[in-house]
Amino acid sequence: MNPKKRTTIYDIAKKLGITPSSVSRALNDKAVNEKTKKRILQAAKELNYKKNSLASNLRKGESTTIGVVVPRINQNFFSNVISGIENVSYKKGHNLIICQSDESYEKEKKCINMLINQHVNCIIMSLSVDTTDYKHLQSIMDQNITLIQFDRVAEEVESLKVINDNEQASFEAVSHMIKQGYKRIALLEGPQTLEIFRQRKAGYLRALEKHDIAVIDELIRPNAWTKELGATATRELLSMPSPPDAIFASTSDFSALGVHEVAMEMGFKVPSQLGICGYSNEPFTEITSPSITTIDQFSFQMGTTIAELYFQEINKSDTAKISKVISIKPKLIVRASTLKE
Amino acid sequence: MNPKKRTTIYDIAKKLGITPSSVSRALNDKAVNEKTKKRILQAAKELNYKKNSLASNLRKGESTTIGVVVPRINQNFFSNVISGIENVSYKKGHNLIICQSDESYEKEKKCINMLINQHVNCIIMSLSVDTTDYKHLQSIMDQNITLIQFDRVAEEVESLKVINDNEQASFEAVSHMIKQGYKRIALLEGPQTLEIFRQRKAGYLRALEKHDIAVIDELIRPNAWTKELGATATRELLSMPSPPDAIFASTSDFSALGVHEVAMEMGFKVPSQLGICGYSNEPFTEITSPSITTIDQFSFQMGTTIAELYFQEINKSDTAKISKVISIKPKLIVRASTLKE
DNA sequence: CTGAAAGCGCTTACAG
DNA sequence: CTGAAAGCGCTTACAG
Repeated sequence: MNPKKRTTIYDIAKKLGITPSSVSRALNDKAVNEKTKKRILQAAKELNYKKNSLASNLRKGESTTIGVVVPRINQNFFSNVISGIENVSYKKGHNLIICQSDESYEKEKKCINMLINQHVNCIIMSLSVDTTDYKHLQSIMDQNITLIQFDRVAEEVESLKVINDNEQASFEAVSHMIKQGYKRIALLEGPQTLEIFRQRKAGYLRALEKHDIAVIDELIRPNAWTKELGATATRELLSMPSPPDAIFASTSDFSALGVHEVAMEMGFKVPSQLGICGYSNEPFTEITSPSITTIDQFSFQMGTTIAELYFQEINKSDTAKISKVISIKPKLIVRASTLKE
Repeated sequence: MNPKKRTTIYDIAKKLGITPSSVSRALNDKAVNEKTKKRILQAAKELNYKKNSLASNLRKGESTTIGVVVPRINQNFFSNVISGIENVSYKKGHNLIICQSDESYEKEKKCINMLINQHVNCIIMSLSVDTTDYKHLQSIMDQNITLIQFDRVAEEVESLKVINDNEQASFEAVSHMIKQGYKRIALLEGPQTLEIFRQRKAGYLRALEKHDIAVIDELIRPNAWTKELGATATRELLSMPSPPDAIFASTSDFSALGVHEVAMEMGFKVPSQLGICGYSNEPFTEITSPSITTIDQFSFQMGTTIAELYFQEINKSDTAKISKVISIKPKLIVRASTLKE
């Protein structure tokens, strides 16, 4: 036996003096004589046969592969979503090809091309911050590949979507801070190219309006979405003649961590002098002192929801495939950093 | 044009009145008349042609896919390694199929089978805690697939390996604690089925021996490798008549976090009454108060090293493919939790 | 239930 | 440089 060659159904057929057709049928549980079926399975085991999915998928014109494109694999939110997707797709015998865009539009396009070439059945993705043009998303659907956008979605692209209700979550977070007695609440906002950050800002504005609090432009800081940028913005805010008495780091808990550190450094007491609220419920928010109020996005469940949505849609006829949006309600996790009273 | 069918090289050939062979050559940058090449590329673009990698790989008998199996995707160490692998393999035009074993031997076996069926060129893996039999690793190599083990490796399986020097890192961590004046250092150990945990224990023992400190069996606690198990073990240890004055959570920072919490709860002052050292340099260790001493494993670099190793080996002839081990020296990160002096 | 044959979409020796 | 043909490993209508 040539060690370089894998066993094929031909090898099994030859060994047993039957045709490859029968071997294929036996291996795929189609109607075959019970006795020969047993012999085939036995021989397959002996010859250490492994199916070649490339050939099988090519012939069948389908595949059991799902592509995933996220900005960063090693970010808690995304790796949790991926873990959730894997959990479901594994049970259905589907594989996951995973790419990261590194927040780059160019890389995102290339990843998608790779996935299309690999003939994936579905592409699950969350946009890079750099992406403002959505032709590449359209091209996915042009190839008859199911597109599921999640979290950072392009609203105008009609596809399946699984999102959080960011506006409502922000509204609740800011309302909570107002009820705690905070009066000058600053907002650290994310790049407004992304819908999610626009929504979070909208929730902030709605909460202020509802409680008759005037919007102060200087308290709204753009692009403060990393720990470093959050820290810089906080340093500026806390140096103002009348600094804010609370900061809502709407972009991420990393940004909130930057706020936390600068507050300590500048001697602002949290929560009495400064309230802090983050976003995402990263594990570390529970550990800081004081612990940080944040918003849980149910990332793992988001992953399982996405995968389940896909497996539901896959069985439908084309006409039934409509644009569908599942919105998951995030949960405000109140911790010490905003408990002023 | 049938919207269900993708464009193939036949479609392009027919449109231009040439043969598929030429189209294939043009697309793959083989020798073709410059003028027709241009026409082909133009037509490919117009028809929105996407290569079918399944067919191409099947024909060529190779693939550009790498399989990865880790215990958990959503664990900082592993997602960093994966991110590192992706970073390199993307540049080489290789795809990553990622599976998680969920610390289960059975799932690990199934994942590997899936990957073999998918005809991956290489399998990169870190063992589940449940795995004590290594036949499935052998079967990878039987199919002529390159196997690279990392971190949690089966020593006896001869394959490429990328590991940390766990013994040395533990030795240094414990030596550091001894020099800080800690005299009764407890060890929280991980499941001894895994080589890495045996090595970490060995490093602990060597440090004690070198400094003429007697080993006290009651201070060595098995299977304390999650936050909860770490907490339970700590509660027991700190309730002893003569409790330890330091705890080395050799399994993970999560375990160290359990130690930290119980110490606070039971009123032990860290680091003066109790020193704490973890393992892995999870982001949160910097944030706790006091911050936790730990060991950085250079996870992202581990990923890039693994991928680079693969791309080096892939070009070698079979005879040159030898079992090769790359050991990365982890780094002790000293923080407040062990600075007794 | 089983065999013979065609074909999925591509690539590559072989001629010319 | 280009065409005709075979084949990668599988599956599936079509006969029987």
